[in-house]
Amino acid sequence: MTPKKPITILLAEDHTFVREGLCTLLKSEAEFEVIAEAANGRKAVELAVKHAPDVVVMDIAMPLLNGLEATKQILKSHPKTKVLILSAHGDDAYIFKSIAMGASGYLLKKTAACVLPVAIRKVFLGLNVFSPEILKKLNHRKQPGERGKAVKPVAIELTSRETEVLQMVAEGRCNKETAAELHISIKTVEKHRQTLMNKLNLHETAGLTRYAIAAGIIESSVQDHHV
Amino acid sequence: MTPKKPITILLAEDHTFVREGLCTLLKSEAEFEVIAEAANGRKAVELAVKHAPDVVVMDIAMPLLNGLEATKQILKSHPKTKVLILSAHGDDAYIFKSIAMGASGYLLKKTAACVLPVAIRKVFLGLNVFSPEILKKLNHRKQPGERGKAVKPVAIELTSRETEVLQMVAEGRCNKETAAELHISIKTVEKHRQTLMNKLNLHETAGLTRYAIAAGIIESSVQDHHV
DNA sequence: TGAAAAATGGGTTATCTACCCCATGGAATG
DNA sequence: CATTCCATGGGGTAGATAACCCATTTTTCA
Repeated sequence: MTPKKPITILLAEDHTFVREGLCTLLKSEAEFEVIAEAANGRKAVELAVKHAPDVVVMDIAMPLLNGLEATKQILKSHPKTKVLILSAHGDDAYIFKSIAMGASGYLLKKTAACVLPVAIRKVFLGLNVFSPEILKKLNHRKQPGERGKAVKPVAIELTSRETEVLQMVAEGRCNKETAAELHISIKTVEKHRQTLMNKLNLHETAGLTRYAIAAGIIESSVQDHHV
Repeated sequence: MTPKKPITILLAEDHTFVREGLCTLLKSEAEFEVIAEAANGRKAVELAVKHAPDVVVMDIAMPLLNGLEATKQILKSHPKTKVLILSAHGDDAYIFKSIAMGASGYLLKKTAACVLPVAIRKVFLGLNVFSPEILKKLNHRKQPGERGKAVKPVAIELTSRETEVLQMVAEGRCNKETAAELHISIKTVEKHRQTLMNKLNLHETAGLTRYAIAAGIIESSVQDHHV
């Protein structure tokens, strides 16, 4: 059908179910050729170096070596390879790290699969692609003064005071308690809380608590201080 | 091709990518008919009740209502429906809860996709299916001397409704939202929230969120619904 | 069948949260 | 030495929460 040389693809995704689903999807289009599959990050690097695919479709959460680190290593030896991140999570930290590592795109798994072929073609041509939800976040960040230079790849850095307050929030302390504990005004605690929410793009206590647990700042099994 | 009536299937999986991959996979076999798809647990219950599929392929980690609770509710109104759990995690708690809820099988996402059609046929015929890793765990448990009585795990028993409300709280939804979602009054949501706090000896949202994560009702990495 | 548990929902109140506004001083960094 | 970032804190408001009170209906189960 297509006389053109196909776009060669490496699929890196640890869930076999998902990987095979994607493979089936891609095989239905003649212009794609899945030349290798990897179930962990280390294998992904090895196969990418060996086969030099045009595009790597990469999951982030993988055993042995995560997708971000794998991306970095692949691009180091094959800068022309395009990496398209495919992640279940839209955490800002992941997104910015992916961009910092040199990924050409970031799709959420909840995005419709039909965009994948289009996305692969785009990154192959040197364009960047992002899920609508991600684009919204990125634009949200593009404050005036940040010109063309693309998105600032800031990993979300919390200041030490912010981290302290975050921990207190996640431990269930109200602002008054936290203020007393840190010997500062409630207003300052509120301010830190707001800054945290802005930085993390969250809007309620539950989100902060989940983030604190995911970031390892507290464990989900901490005792309720009130008990 | 096949003159037999096809096995009707409901796919419940929040990651569109994965869901569509599974759908493609199943559609390639004529004896299956995917009659509905759900991107969250509540929708899964609604569609299962409406269409009465032969088999529900159910992810556990889903927004609004997790797959375990959804399984319970579906089997309550349609006991003849078979539920096949498809989960990324092989935690004991998930597996045992799935069995307790009446699921007919439990496959890990890292298991090869080719077993899915076979598994669906089996559960449709009334057999149970489990990934090899799971079977190993189940056999491992069968200790001598553990007769009927077993060790009561002192688990605090939450009712079905309480679990639902807990999930919504931990996902960061306010009472008004939860009330709208469950079609009940805010007062009832508050009541469940109070009961939860009393049962769990907690006194704030953060505590409920931590508990929900520790109990595996949600994951710490869930998306903020507000984004 | 009859008691217990679950689910429903109305009222009230003090407190807390999320979101804005504003400002100041000090440390850091170019 | 100017700018930026951090930490500090004050005012205000709409809305949400935690805590009690009370009740009815349905479901479950012994």
